[in-house]
Amino acid sequence: MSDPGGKPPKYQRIADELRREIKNGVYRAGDRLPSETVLLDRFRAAFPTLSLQTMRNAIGVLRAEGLVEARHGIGTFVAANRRLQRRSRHRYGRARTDQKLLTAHLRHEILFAGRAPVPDHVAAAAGFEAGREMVVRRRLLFDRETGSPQELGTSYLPVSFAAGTFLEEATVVPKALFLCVEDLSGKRYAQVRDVWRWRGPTAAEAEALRIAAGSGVVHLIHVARAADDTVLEVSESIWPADRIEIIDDYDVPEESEDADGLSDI
Amino acid sequence: MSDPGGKPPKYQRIADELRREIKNGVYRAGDRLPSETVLLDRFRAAFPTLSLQTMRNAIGVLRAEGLVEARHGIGTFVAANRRLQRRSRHRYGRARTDQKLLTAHLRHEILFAGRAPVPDHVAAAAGFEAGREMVVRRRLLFDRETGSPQELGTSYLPVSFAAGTFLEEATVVPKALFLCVEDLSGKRYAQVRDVWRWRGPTAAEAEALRIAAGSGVVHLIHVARAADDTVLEVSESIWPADRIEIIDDYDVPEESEDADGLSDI
DNA sequence: CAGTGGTCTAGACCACGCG
DNA sequence: GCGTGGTCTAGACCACTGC
Repeated sequence: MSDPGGKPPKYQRIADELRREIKNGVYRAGDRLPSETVLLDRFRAAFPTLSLQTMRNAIGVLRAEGLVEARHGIGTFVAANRRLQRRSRHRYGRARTDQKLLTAHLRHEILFAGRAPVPDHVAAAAGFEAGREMVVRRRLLFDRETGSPQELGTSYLPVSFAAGTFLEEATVVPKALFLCVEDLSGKRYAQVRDVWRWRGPTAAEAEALRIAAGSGVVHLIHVARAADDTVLEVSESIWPADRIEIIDDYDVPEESEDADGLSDI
Repeated sequence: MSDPGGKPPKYQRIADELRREIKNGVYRAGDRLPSETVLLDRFRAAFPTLSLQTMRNAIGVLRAEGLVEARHGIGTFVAANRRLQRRSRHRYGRARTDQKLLTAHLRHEILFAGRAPVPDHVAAAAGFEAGREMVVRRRLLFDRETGSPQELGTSYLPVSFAAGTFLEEATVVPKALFLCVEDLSGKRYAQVRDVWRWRGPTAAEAEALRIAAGSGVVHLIHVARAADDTVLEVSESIWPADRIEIIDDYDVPEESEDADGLSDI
């Protein structure tokens, strides 16, 4: 039962204790934890030589787990951990010709609209040469209820049909973006590739989405093509990884062709 | 242009410099970074009072970003960042009646097979009462090439048809699991719900998958039902978040019903 | 202003992997 | 044994927020 000798480090044991208390409801979602100095005093009962640095390391463990969030000058709070549910593939409802749903829960803020070269990873996803110039629209979406940023989205549109149009203006578009693109290009969306990745945030993303260093983001690159394979739109969306879940409902095909060589579950 | 006064903290500026060097190929994937003490000496040219702790904080930024990985007693290495590609929805190829593809790139290790109560989050996903007993199969999949663990998977099967069968034995099943389940239950897989989440690893997951603290895991809960809505299988898969990407190719429907109230891109 | 979390120093010793 | 990264102390001062 007892672990002879090899004890986990002090900061881990303190983190374990605090985690247990959070799970047990001693501190509930939204509650402020006692301040570092108060916690320091408290745990010095068990560890008389405990330093502030080590106490902070313990809290850092819980921050890395997304269990608590620190706000400079205010305190450290138990995270709400409400995840935004997002359905995969549910972008293209033809009936949705206006902005009703788009603006129901989220407030849009256009950060940039204009021409710019595409970043390398976007060019790679779409099969473009590096540095190609496109019409770029970047926006930040806020939860209307809480006011907190939820999503950082960037769309890249070919200059061929988007240049000189309202897509280059920093105003909210009159209907769903893909419908605008279909109107302007004269082509219809046919095939899509979504690539989902999870990674650490860049400094800019961390700032825009107000996420702690050490947590992650979900990164979607969405490449939409017409039936003739020309790219109509590439878009990129970033969510705080601990505030989102992706739901995918589908039917199992009766008989299907064999799959590729990728890993099974 | 210049930022008067408000400079970023020392550890950030050092991290920025090291990040730039990695991006520029000064250190390539797999390379060992100079040791902490060597880096300390080097950056003391710019910051004469630099402490080891601060130097470590700078490296910690890159570790949190998944850009480098530290190995105790060995060194700090630029991460390979090879992501395993996984297609969404590609589990059900009826033609794939044997283990060929399953064993081509991955080695299976059965960690557990037998009866156990389901964990709460699995019960919640499937709509079960908490603590329901099911047949549980847990396995760890290794990359045959590198020998590194890739995926931790657990399947939960109803006792009604799985109890007393080979599914309770710690041996590799003769064909794809879902085909075994269809044989034993007499029902066919019809509807599936996949829920993807990103979160910090538990201690057990971190150990099994050998991932660093501070990085995350991708968590998939897969609930498969027959046409009559009975649950045939719930499975849960965990991947190191920085070693996987999910690819979803699909066609845009010509005309479609309106979407739900969830967020758009 | 007081109280919070954030950064930093200059040391010390420990734990791990390798030769 | 030696060099690596990991943990830890006992201080110090800074930056942010709210009163």
